[in-house]
Amino acid sequence: MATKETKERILDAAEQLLAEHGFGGASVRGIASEADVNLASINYHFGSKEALIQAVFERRLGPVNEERLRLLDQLEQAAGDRPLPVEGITEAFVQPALGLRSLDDSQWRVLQRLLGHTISLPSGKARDAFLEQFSEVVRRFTIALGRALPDLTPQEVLWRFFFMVGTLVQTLAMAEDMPRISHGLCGETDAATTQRWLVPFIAAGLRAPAAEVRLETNDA
Amino acid sequence: MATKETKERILDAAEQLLAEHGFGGASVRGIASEADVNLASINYHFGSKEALIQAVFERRLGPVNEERLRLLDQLEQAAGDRPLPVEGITEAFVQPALGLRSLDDSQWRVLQRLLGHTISLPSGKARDAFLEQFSEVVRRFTIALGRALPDLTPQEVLWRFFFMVGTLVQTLAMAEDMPRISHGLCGETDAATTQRWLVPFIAAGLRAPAAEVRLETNDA
DNA sequence: GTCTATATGGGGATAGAC
DNA sequence: GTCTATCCCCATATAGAC
Repeated sequence: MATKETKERILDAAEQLLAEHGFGGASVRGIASEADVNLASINYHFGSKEALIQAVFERRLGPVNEERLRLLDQLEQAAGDRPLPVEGITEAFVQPALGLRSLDDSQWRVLQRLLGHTISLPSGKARDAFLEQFSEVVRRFTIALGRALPDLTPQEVLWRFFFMVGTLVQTLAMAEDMPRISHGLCGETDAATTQRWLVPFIAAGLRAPAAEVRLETNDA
Repeated sequence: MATKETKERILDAAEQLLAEHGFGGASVRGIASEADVNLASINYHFGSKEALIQAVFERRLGPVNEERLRLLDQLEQAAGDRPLPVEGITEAFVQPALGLRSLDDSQWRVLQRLLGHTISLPSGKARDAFLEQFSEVVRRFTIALGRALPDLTPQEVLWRFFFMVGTLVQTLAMAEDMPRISHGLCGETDAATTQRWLVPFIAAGLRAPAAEVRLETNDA
């Protein structure tokens, strides 16, 4: 570990502190200390805090999004011209975020928390880059969902895709608080268990009947 | 507006800047400037930044949670001894967060964004207070859900409750980015529309069949 | 590429007059 | 209760020797 390249050590430390404290709470000083490198070398290698954050997110979320697309490709090849199964689409989206094959247990916990903090990324280049990187995933998955759910309007497909994103991201973000909020009933969970609970919920939500246009049916 | 009590003006300004920039991005100085009060008076009235944040969350989330419990009470009185309808439980949870009756349009947008930022609250008294305030809602809603979904284990009921929380919160947090990510297909939406899309998704997810315990059915 | 030292600014909080 | 002025710490970022 001490023999890693400096840049990689910085990225590891930044990732960990970012996951732990969020963007505002993680300081470049703390990252330098954790990585056991000099403060100045961070700016030498990355130029600014924001660029460092961006590099952290790209290093992990890039592979996550690539894996999502790869799994979707697999499904499409297996399905030929038929619509994809909704569970399959859901798993292809969820599973890469719960733990890439190449990461060990402690690493995927960090990745989980990091993903949970994407939402609090302040406006700026890092956020722009993150959204840009995500847009291809949005495009491909909404197309697949639209074919699998032909009764929905394109707009509702998009909303439901974002509901899937939301369920996943917030679950990751809340993971550490769940034992406490639930008074211990929900304890520590591994990626496989999380996926086993999560996928049926999302898939059923995606398959829900189209929303009706209600004209003031709610009285007192 | 200029005649409001100082404390209330501070809370309004803090709420707005917190919704906009999150906890780390909103400074006490900025809040004082926005509220047009002296910097020192904020510490005079609230004691610290963290206490101010806590007051902001309590002022809005207190009524949101009370309204949730009130709607749940209504449902239970109407249902007698029968389990509550899942859609009803969902609406009772979602609707207060999308806009209290007493708030106007601009205020509920602020409230939405504020709720979206709850997840990035750093550890501390404010977060503790927020979680504490939420725990009664967790308790009541999981009991109601457990009765409405008798096939699920208590643990899975709790997970699904948190999935509902996650879907809602993340939708609120993403609302401002959705037009952009969707290239305009998802535009600005009011509370009623958001609720109309959201409730069928969540309710269907809650009603999904219980997760099966899978023993390695996933090969390559 | 890596260090020390420092520039520069912003932050939260407070003392003490009014 | 409200102001001015200030303390003090922490942040990001950089200059310049090695």
